Amino acid sequence: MPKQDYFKNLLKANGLKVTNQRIAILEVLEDRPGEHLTAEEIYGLVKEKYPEIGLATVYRTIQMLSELEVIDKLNLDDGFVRYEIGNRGKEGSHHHHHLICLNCHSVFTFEDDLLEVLEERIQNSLGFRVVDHEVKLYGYCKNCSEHDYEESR
Amino acid sequence: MPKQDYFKNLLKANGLKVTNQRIAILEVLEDRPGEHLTAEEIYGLVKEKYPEIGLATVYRTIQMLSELEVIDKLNLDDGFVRYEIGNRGKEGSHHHHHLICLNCHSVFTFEDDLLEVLEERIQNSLGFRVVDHEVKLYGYCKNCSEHDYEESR
DNA sequence: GTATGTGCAAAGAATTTGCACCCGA
DNA sequence: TCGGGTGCAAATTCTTTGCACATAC
Repeated sequence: MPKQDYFKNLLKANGLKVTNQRIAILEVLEDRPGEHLTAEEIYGLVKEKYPEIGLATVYRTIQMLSELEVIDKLNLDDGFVRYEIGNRGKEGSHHHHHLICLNCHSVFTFEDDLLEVLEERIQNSLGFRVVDHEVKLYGYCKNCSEHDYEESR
Repeated sequence: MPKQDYFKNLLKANGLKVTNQRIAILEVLEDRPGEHLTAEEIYGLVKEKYPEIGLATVYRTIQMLSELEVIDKLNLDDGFVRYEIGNRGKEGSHHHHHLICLNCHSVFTFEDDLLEVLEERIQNSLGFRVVDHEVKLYGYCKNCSEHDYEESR
């Protein structure tokens, strides 16, 4: 398990301790790449393997994971902050964009480096140096566009 | 005041009443284009002209304004939902993008239609029809890039 | 052994809601 | 008149925090 070793080293490098709770939370997130989990959802899933865990530990750990850039924060404007495992260190660490269906509320991801052109323009015209971005595109997914989108209103 | 008439007609067209509170809230937002106000900030500003207003009315009104697409919702991940007056009905109703400085936390806006190319690609490759988007670019503004960015950490 | 981490419960903070009264159409 | 709108306070909901105990190193 290379990712876990990476994580353990990352913890040690930052003077943090490797605990069962932290490993359990990481495992839950690792098992669900591409999913966008809320703290409560992560809590529920971790409880299956580690029933004694507290919700506060989950909050504290995901905050730490986010600061260490192991996971990405995501806000779908439904009142929950969501998290997904990142792919730092792997091949092209392209940030993906999120496509959110306004009808069925499913979330798709889309990789594209068009943003780099935009970021260069901004650098040149405004002197603003972009280091990260979040792109959310709202619309109707293929399925909902084809069938009417009247169902889940 | 053309925008206010538009708003009054919009209310009537939706079977909603024109109240002093609603007008006062709209005026506050109209007076501050380009600003990103929280509910609490709007509340404070409206109170100057209309001291009896309640916070709940502000929440109810901005929610309504958002649904009527008179204002845009914006989340800068600081724990507050923010709102700004939109420019529907006016010339090119280009959505602008937000540039967020990670050092001084100022927010700049940037207009660009590069996203339309991206949206077309998505339409063609995934069949996902995009109707709206939100783009946030994080980085360091010109001023903070030039001087070190150590101040407001 | 000691500083860091954890679980619990309580506190906080943003937003929503119930309800009696008010007011625009 | 009368149904929608408002103000207030209470309720909800997500998240953070204080503290005593537990545990990694």
